[in-house]
Amino acid sequence: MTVIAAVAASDAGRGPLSRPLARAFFERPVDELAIALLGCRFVRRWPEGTLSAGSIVEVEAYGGPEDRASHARSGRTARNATMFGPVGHAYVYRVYGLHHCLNVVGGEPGTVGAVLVRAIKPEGDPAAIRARRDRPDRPPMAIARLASGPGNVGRAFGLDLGLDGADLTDPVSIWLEANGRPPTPATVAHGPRIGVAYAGPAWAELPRRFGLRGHAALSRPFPAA
DNA sequence: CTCTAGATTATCT
DNA sequence: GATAATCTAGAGC
Repeated sequence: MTVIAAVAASDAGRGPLSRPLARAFFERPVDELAIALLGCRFVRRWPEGTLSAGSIVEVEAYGGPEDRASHARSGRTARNATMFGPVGHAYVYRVYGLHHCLNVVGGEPGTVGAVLVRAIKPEGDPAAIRARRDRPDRPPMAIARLASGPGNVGRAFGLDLGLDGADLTDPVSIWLEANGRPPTPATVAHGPRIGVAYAGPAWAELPRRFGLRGHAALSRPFPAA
């Protein structure tokens, strides 16, 4: 896909390792931002001060009011207000009454958009994540399954509505860092977004879901290319 | 392996 | 009052 190639062609906005991504990183078309976020590190500082982190392996791009699958489809409301704000912030919302999902607000100036983070591969010591995901009465989960799926990302990293609006360029509670080079086109898979049939075929079938091809932490496989 | 039901509540119609 | 960018356990093949 041409968008994937365009992102791979440059390191645009990627700074040195272990430093939060700069605001400018998020200021580009959401599809490009979605792809650029693959491989980036998500870091969580727990209230007690310890850190957990992982690399993003699956995302979905959502647009503004024109996108019938987007939370912005009916304009600005109390819930989606963060989507209409500055780029580089976290839009956290609750779905199905129980799961919290993480989005990265982004897009070109004057547009509305966000990238849903669907899966993260934990890096480093996963103990803090396991404490929230593993069950005492069951064997430990594979690391790749701990934050596989948008609801599991929220559970694994302890996300809630209190983090809605958090600045992802500020290393306080949750933030993003570069983590190596952007993925190459051959390593990026794409397909329709998940769970948006209500938007109708024209919007539901757009290839706005992206992931690292064949990665064990994907929430589900991508359609064969 | 696939399929289905049930959980649970803020938000919008 | 209905819906939702989901997950899990349990039943059936």
